[in-house]
Amino acid sequence: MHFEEIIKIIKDRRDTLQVTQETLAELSGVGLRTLKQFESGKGNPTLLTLSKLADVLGLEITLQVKNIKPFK
Amino acid sequence: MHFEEIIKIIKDRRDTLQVTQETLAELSGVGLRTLKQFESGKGNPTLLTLSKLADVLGLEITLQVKNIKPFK
DNA sequence: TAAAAAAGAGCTTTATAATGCACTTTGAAG
DNA sequence: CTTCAAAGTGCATTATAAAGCTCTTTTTTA
Repeated sequence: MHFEEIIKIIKDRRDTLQVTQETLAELSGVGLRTLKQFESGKGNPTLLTLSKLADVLGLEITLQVKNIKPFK
Repeated sequence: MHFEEIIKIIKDRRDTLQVTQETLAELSGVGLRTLKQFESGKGNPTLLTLSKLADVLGLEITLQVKNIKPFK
């Protein structure tokens, strides 16, 4: 999952929950400026920042082996 | 997936592939100091740093809705 | 379309991630 | 034990994420 996809997931999820950037910033403890920067594709958030956002949005960050082993 | 779990996945995967921190640092373009700090639980890597490591290790970062909706 | 709300951007400061270097500690193999 | 490789730490520097404030742009809605 690439950067842009991660951003999209966050934005889509926020839209689904009908939460504004401002509200999400408050609920997550992440600065509004930081959230805006991230969602507009200009950021490189720390794992902590991302997980704060994910927590509030009911999202989970996972790391998994990317082995799409095809059958012969 | 919490911080410690993410660290564990990285370390385990590196062990499985039998790659040293030094080699992983070189292959991923992440500084050795940064990797050491992260693996020893002292870091808060940026998403870019984490994804560089994940790429080399064949791991994928994903964000998914954490809705473990139980049946009644 | 006008007004209001939400999102994005410029500028600045502060905190800290990223990095390299040298040194210490740990662990495994002999 | 002793050696050697790998992992971890202290210290310092540089780059940049986080943050707030203000203003502009875009989107929504009345």
